[in-house]
Amino acid sequence: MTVRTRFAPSPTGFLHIGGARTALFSWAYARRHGGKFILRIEDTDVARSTPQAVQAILDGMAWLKLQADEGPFYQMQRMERYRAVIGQMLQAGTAYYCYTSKEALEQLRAAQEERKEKPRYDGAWRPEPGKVLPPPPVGVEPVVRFKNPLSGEVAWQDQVKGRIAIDNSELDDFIIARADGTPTYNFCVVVDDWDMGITHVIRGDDHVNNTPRQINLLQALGAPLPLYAHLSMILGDDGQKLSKRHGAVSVMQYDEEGYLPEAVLNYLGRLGWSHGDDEIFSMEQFVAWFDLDHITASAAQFNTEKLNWLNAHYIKQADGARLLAETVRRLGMQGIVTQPTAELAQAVELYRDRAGNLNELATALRPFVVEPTIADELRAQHLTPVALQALQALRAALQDCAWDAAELGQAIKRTAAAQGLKMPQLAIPLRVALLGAPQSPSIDKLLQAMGREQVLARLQRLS
RNA sequence: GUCCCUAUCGUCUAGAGGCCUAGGACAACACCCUUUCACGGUGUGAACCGGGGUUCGAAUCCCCGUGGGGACGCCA
Repeated sequence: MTVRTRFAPSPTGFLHIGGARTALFSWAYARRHGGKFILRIEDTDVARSTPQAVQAILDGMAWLKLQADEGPFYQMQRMERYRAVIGQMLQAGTAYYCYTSKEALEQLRAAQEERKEKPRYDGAWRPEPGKVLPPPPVGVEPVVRFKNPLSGEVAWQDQVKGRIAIDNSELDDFIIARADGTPTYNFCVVVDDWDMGITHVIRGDDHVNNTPRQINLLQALGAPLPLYAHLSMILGDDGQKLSKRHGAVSVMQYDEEGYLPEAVLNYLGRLGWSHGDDEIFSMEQFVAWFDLDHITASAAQFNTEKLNWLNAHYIKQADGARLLAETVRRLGMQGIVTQPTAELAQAVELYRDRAGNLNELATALRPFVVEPTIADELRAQHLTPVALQALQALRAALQDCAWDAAELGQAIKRTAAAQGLKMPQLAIPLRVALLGAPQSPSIDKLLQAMGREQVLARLQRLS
């Protein structure tokens, strides 16, 4: 049996971190078993679905390089198929028309809640042998309800949570088609998973409660049952539930914030899944190791600090040309138009080990591209008359110094000694003069990367 | 309210009855490296939710509490 998994987001917003992890796990499982990963857009909620959201999801998947083998399929394009199946069910008696109005339903629910009961449909229009149904009211378009079994239990072996069983008495006859004829979520999922031959349903555990309904439907249809794996949710950094107005952000925002996709992927792969003590792994390794047995059953709190650590790691590892391109692009976003020069490439190498993210890297590299402004405070503190005099002496010494880190280091040392200064007394003002900041990588390498022309010009401008 | 899921350091987790004096990682702290700041290295502190069972033996199995989460839509 070929493994077939799917990711089935509804396009009502961006692809957020929880969705991304679900997609990653589904993708990896299919890859691991030489199967197929299918992307399906669940857009039957016409009022809330937007083409922008579809695009946002596609963009997020592309950024993470989670390639679908089939799809994207759109449920709105499968209406005919859904209608046909509903027709069959009506015919077979596994579904029926219900004329209870929305308003009546709301009253029913309110009354049940009043009595501290579980709100559910009362089965008024459910046909039973010997039962006399009321005459259909005129002018009311009926909904179609699934005739759920009344007794017994529906159970499955969840691949992450173990056996889960729910009594059919807890379930009611849910609506599979609205009054306007459009099918609803639980029904579409079932038909799609069946038609698309899905073998493993890997999804968020907010769907655990839908599973028994879907299994009953599948059985009514005579369809094979897939295996289910329900992933627990991801909580925000503060332990609170992620929601649109609290902490939930698009995966694309991680790009904007300077994260490398491989860092996000590695972080997500390790969040709620483990492979012994392994923390850092490539997608190749992840695919080779990934299994359902080591998925955590409980909710996991997102930890930005750890993501940052991974991001820093991947920045250290990244290809230099790629980092240079990212730096240029991000400087552009900061309003600084520049080119990927050899000097900038050198500077990238000098700074990559100290950057937590790509935006920090770009920001640190700004002084290599545009003249920094030196804050008055720093100027007063570091560019004292003594320091300025030493810097001019250094400028003279640098005039015809070979432009190489070792030589430059010697020149700085000699100048400091000649001026009766300790190294930091010259090096710190020099940093301030060149970068507008008192900290930097080693000063000799800094000079080398910045280039003779720029260094001398900046020193000259001080006087 | 009813049903379902869940519970190991602050956080992510290892742990499938003896290998656990509970391991790793992030974060924290200390020290080392260093002309600064980082990086890096070394080290320290830090956890089995509570109560009952089962067993020679329980972080691991069972039950009951408690905490956390989810569901109960003509949303997905």
